[in-house]
Amino acid sequence: MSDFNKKPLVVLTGPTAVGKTKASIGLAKAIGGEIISADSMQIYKHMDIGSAKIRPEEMEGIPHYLVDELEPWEEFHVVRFQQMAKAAMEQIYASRHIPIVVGGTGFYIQALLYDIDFEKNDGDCAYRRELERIAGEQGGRALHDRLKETDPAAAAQIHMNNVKRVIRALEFYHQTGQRISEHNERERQKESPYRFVYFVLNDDRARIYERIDRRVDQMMEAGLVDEVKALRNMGCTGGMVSMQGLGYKEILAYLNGETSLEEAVYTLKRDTRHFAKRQITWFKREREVIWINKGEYGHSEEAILAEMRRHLREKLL
RNA sequence: GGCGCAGUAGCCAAGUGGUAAGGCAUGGGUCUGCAACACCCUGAUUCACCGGUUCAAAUCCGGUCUGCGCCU
Repeated sequence: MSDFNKKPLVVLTGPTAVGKTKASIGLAKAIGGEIISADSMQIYKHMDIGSAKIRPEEMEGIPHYLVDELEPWEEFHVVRFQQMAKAAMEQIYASRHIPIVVGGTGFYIQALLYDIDFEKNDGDCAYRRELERIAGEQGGRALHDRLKETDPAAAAQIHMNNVKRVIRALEFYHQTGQRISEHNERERQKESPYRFVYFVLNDDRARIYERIDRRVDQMMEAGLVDEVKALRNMGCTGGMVSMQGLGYKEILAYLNGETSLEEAVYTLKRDTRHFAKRQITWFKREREVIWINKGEYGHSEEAILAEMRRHLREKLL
């Protein structure tokens, strides 16, 4: 990362409910940064409570991008994130500020940081639907066997029960004529086009879990049920990407009479804990990350900020 | 005090003579266009305890302890 021709980029992530939002403001103020949200749910309007979205008054004047930009019925996915985030970065660089990517969606961060190429993938849902039909009728094994023929390496990496990924691999081959395993291998070699510092804010597992439980309770008090009711009245249904978010999925199930409210809250807490665990697993595999374990700084915001600034001085400025 | 029922992993739980299902939680992991998604792996040398019967016991018998219910 000694290439000073590269543009600077700061990443601040960590499992859900560690305190990213709070820390991000301090960081942005300290280095003259502007924030790009890397969060698959905060992008949506009308989804404030369940997505734990930052409130305008908490922003303290720091510009935020990719928050409240889409309607809940719009599609959002990595590629779209990548496009929007890049556009936001252009703007931030133009004002001679430093972009700070803040959020818990590791995949999105990776896509942006390494500028992963996802290849074109437009239209032609017919083939995809065909694959889904086969999966439904004959099971995942049939698709997986098919993948073995066209891309054995991918078949070896993807479990046959993971129908979603098997379909994508087949679709990729169908559309591009290339094997996705080879494409991924190539993309994996990429070096980041940015001069970046990648912070992972973390805490003891037990502490994170406690915070999650407490936060869910607070969401309920803040009116999560009403928020979801409003969304439902706007025509939002379980099939939408936005309604698959934690807090929306469960409350929607309750509103549809599929579960009791008690069950919904229990499931929401549990699944959020699972999510935090998966996030941590993801960050463990990322290269060149700087772990900031809150416990090592006595959970002091000032100490944590000082530590982050130390790294930034060393690697960025 | 008497009678009855129960005691299997952190929790729920199957198993009633042939060598401990399953679910949840927990922990670990995969991930390159739905990623707050999807998916994978993960535990009992042991069934409250002690003794007995039997080739063989979580399962049968006796006792002890604990919990629950009923009775006096």
